[in-house]
Amino acid sequence: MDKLKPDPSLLKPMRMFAGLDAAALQAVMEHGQARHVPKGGTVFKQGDQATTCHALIDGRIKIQHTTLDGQQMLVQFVGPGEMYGTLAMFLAGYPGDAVAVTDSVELLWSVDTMKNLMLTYPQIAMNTMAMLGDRLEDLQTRVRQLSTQRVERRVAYALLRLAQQAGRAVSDGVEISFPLSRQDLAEMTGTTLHTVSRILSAWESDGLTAGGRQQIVVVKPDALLAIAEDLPRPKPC
Amino acid sequence: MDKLKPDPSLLKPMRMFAGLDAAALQAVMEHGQARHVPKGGTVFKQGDQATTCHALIDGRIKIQHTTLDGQQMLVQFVGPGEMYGTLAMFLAGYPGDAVAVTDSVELLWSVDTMKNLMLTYPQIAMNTMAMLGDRLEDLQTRVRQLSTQRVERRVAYALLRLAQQAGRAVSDGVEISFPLSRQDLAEMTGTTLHTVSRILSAWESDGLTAGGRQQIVVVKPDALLAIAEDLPRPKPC
DNA sequence: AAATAAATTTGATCCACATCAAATATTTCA
DNA sequence: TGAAATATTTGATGTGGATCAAATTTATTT
Repeated sequence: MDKLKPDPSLLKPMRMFAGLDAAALQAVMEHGQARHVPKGGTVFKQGDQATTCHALIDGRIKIQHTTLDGQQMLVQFVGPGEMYGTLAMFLAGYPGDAVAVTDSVELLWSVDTMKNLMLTYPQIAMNTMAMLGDRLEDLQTRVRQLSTQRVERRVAYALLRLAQQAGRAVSDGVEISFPLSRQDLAEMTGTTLHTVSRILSAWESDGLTAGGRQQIVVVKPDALLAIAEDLPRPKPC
Repeated sequence: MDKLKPDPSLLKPMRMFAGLDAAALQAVMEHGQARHVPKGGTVFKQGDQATTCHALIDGRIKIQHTTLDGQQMLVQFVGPGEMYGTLAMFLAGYPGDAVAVTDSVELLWSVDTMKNLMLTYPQIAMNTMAMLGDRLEDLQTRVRQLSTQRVERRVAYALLRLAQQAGRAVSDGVEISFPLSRQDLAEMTGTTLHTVSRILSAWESDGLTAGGRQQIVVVKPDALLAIAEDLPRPKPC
């Protein structure tokens, strides 16, 4: 976890810092630190006192909750340019674990620092609220799906979403660009790895998807979309 | 929907305006309007351009989403002192319908006004983020429950939560203080009114609950808590 | 008070998916 | 390279709860 040289231009494309002038970005950058997180490394742990908030520069982080009875739930995959651990600023502790699924580089700030930055530059707070709003919408979609839709549809939706967030074009379709297990997909969609495996097997024999160990290629997005129906709308802004 | 005389002291106990001085509260109040909403009245509708945000003074409002295929989902019951329609400030439109389940009195502000207030008094933005954070936690709990728990447990949890938020002590227990149908409970917990009815019947014959049409009394909270297990933690602050 | 509408209860049936149980790949490590 | 660990696939079985279908109770309207 080495320190790296921070560069204010990194913040420019981030939604949380949209609309800030160069001086403000400079101030934000000066208060943050950059560091490297190796694959498998833990950024923060569920329940710990929240002392930091984070922006991902490169790599992929997964946020995972564990219930009292040991059930795992995969809350989100964080990609470059996205913030994480922000929510914890306003709660007692981190609501989940943050683990790097690939080698990653992040910026981090102390919670106090970020709160002060928000008070100094209220635009950061406004941007953060918009981000929290989107996450609320996502979760509401998830609740709705769990309440009313069958597993196959939920898995199709999750996969399409991953493809558009972290897809890489390959010869036969779009590949999820980081290691993704059947177990991960199960935890994202509220089912078991067995059911996910069966679904993917069926899709594979119909030519909708391909893949191997911890790796999935979406071959026919349209067909998946037809299954998902409840379409992942392209996010504005 | 008559206009009522606004009184800044109404804002004092509200979380959104915590930590503001008298002058700030005065300013907030001056920009808002009070009005009465009759039982069954609609405050805003899903999909409409979001132009207002709201605080409930008295009564009870339910927020309900309708899916494309007509499925209903009950997102939350709003009680006195709580804000609603706040999220819409940061989204394209209102994510759901807001309907009064009892005669209600609310304050409302235009979105632009509230955004300006937030920029002027960043503490409002900080408070709002904390509230959004709590709602995110709630939704994550709901997703976790839908993913991993049986219906009976989810219904027990929902009922206990309603009892602590809107319970009124009666001779034989704690009564939910507003009309609540089996259908409502079903939409809150991702099941059908039939299943909720069966569960309540079973509880009633075991003496855990009592109730009638659109009305439920929790007779043995401890027994329900044992069923819910995944305990609703009393919210701090 | 009778007629209509809305909410609730209860029974019977069915199936999507969890669970139980192994076998088979694939990767990592000694 | 062989052994151990980790992922994945696939089969067999059971069940929680949805769905279909009425009957019953309670509230509202005329």
